[in-house]
Amino acid sequence: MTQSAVERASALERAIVGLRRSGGLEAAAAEALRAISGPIERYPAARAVSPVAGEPRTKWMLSGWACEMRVLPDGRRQIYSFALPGDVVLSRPVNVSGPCSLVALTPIECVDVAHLLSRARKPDRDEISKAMNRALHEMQERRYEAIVRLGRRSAVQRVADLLLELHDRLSDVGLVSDDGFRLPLTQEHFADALGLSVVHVNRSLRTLRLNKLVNFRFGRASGFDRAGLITFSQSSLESLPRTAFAGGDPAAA
Amino acid sequence: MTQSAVERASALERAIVGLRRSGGLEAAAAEALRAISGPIERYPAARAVSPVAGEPRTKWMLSGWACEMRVLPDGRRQIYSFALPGDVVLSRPVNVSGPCSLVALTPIECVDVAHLLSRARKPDRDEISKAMNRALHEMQERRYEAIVRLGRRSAVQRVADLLLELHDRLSDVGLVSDDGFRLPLTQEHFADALGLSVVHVNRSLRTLRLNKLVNFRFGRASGFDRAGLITFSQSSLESLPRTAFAGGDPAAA
DNA sequence: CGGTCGTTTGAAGTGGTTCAAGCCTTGTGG
DNA sequence: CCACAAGGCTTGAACCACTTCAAACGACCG
Repeated sequence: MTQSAVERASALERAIVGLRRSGGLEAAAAEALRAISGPIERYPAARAVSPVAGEPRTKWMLSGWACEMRVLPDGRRQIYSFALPGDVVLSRPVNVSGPCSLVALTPIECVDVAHLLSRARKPDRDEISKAMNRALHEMQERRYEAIVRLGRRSAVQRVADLLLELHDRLSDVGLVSDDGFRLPLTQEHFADALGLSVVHVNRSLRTLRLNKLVNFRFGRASGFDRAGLITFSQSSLESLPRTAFAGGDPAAA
Repeated sequence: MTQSAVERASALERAIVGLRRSGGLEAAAAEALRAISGPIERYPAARAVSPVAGEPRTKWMLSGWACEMRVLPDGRRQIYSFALPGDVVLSRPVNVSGPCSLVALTPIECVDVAHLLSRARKPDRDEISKAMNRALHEMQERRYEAIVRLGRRSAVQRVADLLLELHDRLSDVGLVSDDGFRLPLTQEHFADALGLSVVHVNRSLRTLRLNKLVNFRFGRASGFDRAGLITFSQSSLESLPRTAFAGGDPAAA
C-alpha cells in the first residue's frame, strides 16, 4: 500500500518524461512539477474518475492505468483509449449519458491540472499549461488511429497494432525492460477496445505467439518483436500459420 | 457558377445557425459574421483543403460537403467524419504522413478562422472565438460515436446510425425538407466511413428501404423515418426481413 | 482446497467479403 | 435529340473471418 519515496519519485519522473515527449518543457517548469504542491488524487481499480461538479476536468496521470470507455444500452462496452502515466485526460461527470467516462484499471494517481496550474508561478504556469494541452491533443489525435484500426484492419492486425501502440507509449515513459513489460489488461479489455469477441482476441494472441512476435499472458508481454509486429500489422501477410501444431507452444515461458 | 445574392445570404445564414447550435452566440457577434470582411475560400470537388504553410489551420464551412479522411498504404481509405455547412474543422498540411486530411466532396466555401478573428472587433472577437472552439470540440466529440459505430454495431445499424447523424445535423442547418434531403455521397463513401464493403453497404441500404425506414438513392434521401431508424439502430432487431420479396421495390420513387 | 475469474480450445453458425456480371443514370458529343 | 461511354448501383454465388455456445483448464485468493 504505502509506496516508498523512491517509487514515488520515479513515478513522478516518468510522468514528467511523458509530458515532455511531444515537445520541449523548460527545465524550470519541470522543476516546478517535481515540487507538486496540490493534493495527489488516488483511485482504486475499477473506480470511475469523475468530478463532483458538473464540468469536465483535466487530469494528469502520474501512475497506474485507466481507460476512456462507454457502456452501451445492451451492456456491452466500448473502450476508446487507455491512459498511461504521463498522459493528460478529460474526466467527465457520469450519468449525463455522456459519450465517455474515465475508469481506473489499476489503482491510479493523478493530479487535477487546473489546481496544479493555479498553484504554479507565472513563468512556469504558461509553460506547463502548454505542455498539458499538447499532451491532451496527442491523446485526441490517437483516436484517428483507433478509427482506422476498427474500420480497416483484421483481428490479428488490430491486436498487433494495439500492442505496438502500448509498447511504444510505455517505452517512452521507461516502463519497458528487456524482458518485456507489464500490461494489466484482460483479453476482455482488448476485445472491448478492438471491437472483437474475447474468444477471437485469444486466438489472435495465439497467432502472434506462434509467430514469435509477442507473448502476452497473465498481465505481462514478453518476447516483443517490434519490427516484426510492424510488418505484420501493416501488410496483410495472409500466409502466416495460425492453427499450426495445435498442442505444443514452444514460446510459453 | 455564379451564385445569386440570395443563395449566398442563405448559405451564410445556415452556417451561422450551425455555429449557434451548440451554445449561444451574441446577436452582435452574429451580425459581425454576417458582414464577413475577409476572403471566402473556394475549393472544387475532390480537392484537398490544405494550408500552404506548415501549420494546421481552422476553417469554418459555409457551404458544401467535405470529409476528413486518410488513405492507407494499400490504397484503401478511411473516412473519419463529414463536414457540413456551419462546421468547424482543422485543415492540415498534406504529405506529413499525418493522420488525416480534409477533402472537398462537393464544391465548398469556407473561411479561415484565424483571419476572420483578426478582422473582428474586440467584443465580438472573443464571442466568435468561443463559438468556433465549441463547434470544433463538438466535431471531436463526434469521433467517440464513430468509434462505437465501428466497434460495436452491425452493418445495417452502422448505416442507419450514420444516416441519422447526417439527417440531424443537416436538419439543424435547415437543409432538410419534407420530401427528404440531398446527400452527395456515393455508397463507396459510406463504405469507407463505416468500414464495410461497397456491396454490403448496398445491401444494408436495401434492407432499410424494404423496411420503409429511409430511401437513399442517387444523391437524395427520402421517406426518412427518424423514430423507426433510432429503434432500428439501437436494438438489434434481428427479426426484420432483409431478403424479402427479391424482385420488387415498392418504395422506389 | 474450493471458488472465482481469466484463459484456452472445439464445433457450428452467420455476417460480411470477394468476384463477377448486368443494369441504371448521368454526362458528352454527334 | 439520340448514341455512347463512364461511373455508380444492384444482384448472385462462393468463400472466409469472426461470433456464439459450451466446456475444460489454469492461476490466484481467501
